[in-house]
Amino acid sequence: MTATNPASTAAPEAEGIRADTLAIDLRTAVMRTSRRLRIEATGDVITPGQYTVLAHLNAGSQTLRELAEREHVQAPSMTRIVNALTDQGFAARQSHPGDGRQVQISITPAGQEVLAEARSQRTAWLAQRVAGLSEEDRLTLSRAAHIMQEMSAK
Amino acid sequence: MTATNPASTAAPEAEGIRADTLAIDLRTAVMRTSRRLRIEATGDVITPGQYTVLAHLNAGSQTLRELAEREHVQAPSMTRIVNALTDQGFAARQSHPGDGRQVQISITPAGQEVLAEARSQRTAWLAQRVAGLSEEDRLTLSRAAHIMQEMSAK
DNA sequence: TATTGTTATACTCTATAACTATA
DNA sequence: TATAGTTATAGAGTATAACAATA
Repeated sequence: MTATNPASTAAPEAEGIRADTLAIDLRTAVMRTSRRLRIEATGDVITPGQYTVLAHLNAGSQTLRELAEREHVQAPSMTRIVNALTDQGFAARQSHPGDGRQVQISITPAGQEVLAEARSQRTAWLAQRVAGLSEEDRLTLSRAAHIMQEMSAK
Repeated sequence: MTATNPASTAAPEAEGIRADTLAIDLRTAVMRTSRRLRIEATGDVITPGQYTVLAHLNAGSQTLRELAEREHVQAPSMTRIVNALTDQGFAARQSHPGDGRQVQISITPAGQEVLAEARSQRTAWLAQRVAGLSEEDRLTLSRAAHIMQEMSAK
């Protein structure tokens, strides 16, 4: 094992695809692409953590604990992120009607705006790359995206 | 825009794939998958930063500056990472033969061992997911992996 | 007594600035 | 004078522990 690439370099399509070989290829490709996406997203108004929380809130208001569990962070960390969002006017706290302990967090119009901006900024680099591909490659990536979504959702 | 998913939910294969629509789908899928990969890799002996540096060193010894540039971090940060690796015996420093200022960093046998372990651990979760797919889906992912590699390399 | 959320504190990782040594 | 690398220090971001308010 001395090569740079951990696994195969050409797509082995003649025989069946072995699960562990594919896993190595896909893991490498996904990690490398996600790294580029993060790098190319510099200049965002909001941090990556704030971004994903805003994306969750865009689907509907949620309690602090729900957000913390979804993001796999502890409650104090989520308090910090939510504080940053409310300080900037991108999210708002409402007291829970039935349970006085809980707090409902919701996205504001300004938050929806900054979310849309951040999304297009983060997507710009990738869109440019994708535009240079053949229609066949785009179709492959589109199918792969949906397969990956299902795999990672479970 | 009120749905959880930022873009389409079913693969639109009938007509041509729009670059920006595909970019959103692919970005979401890649970021979500990479996040799961990181989460499922808990218990690693080495940190993510140490892991990628070891992977670079496995291709051959390099100077600290070369490593810093490849990883897109500053020199002091790379000093820290290399220190952690050498303290654990996973990498070693050698003085450059011609230039006394430079330092060559290389991977040790112990480093190669821990790298292989970390790789299989990080791959295990994904391999399990991939094993449950149809042969057609595996082929799609394999092709997509190679397309993404090329896109992110440039 | 259990749960939601906040505050206090410490740790990790990164960056910029200042420094040492070599060229 | 310029470059390679280290050390000093500060700024994000996260975690655990302790606390306040409510159920």
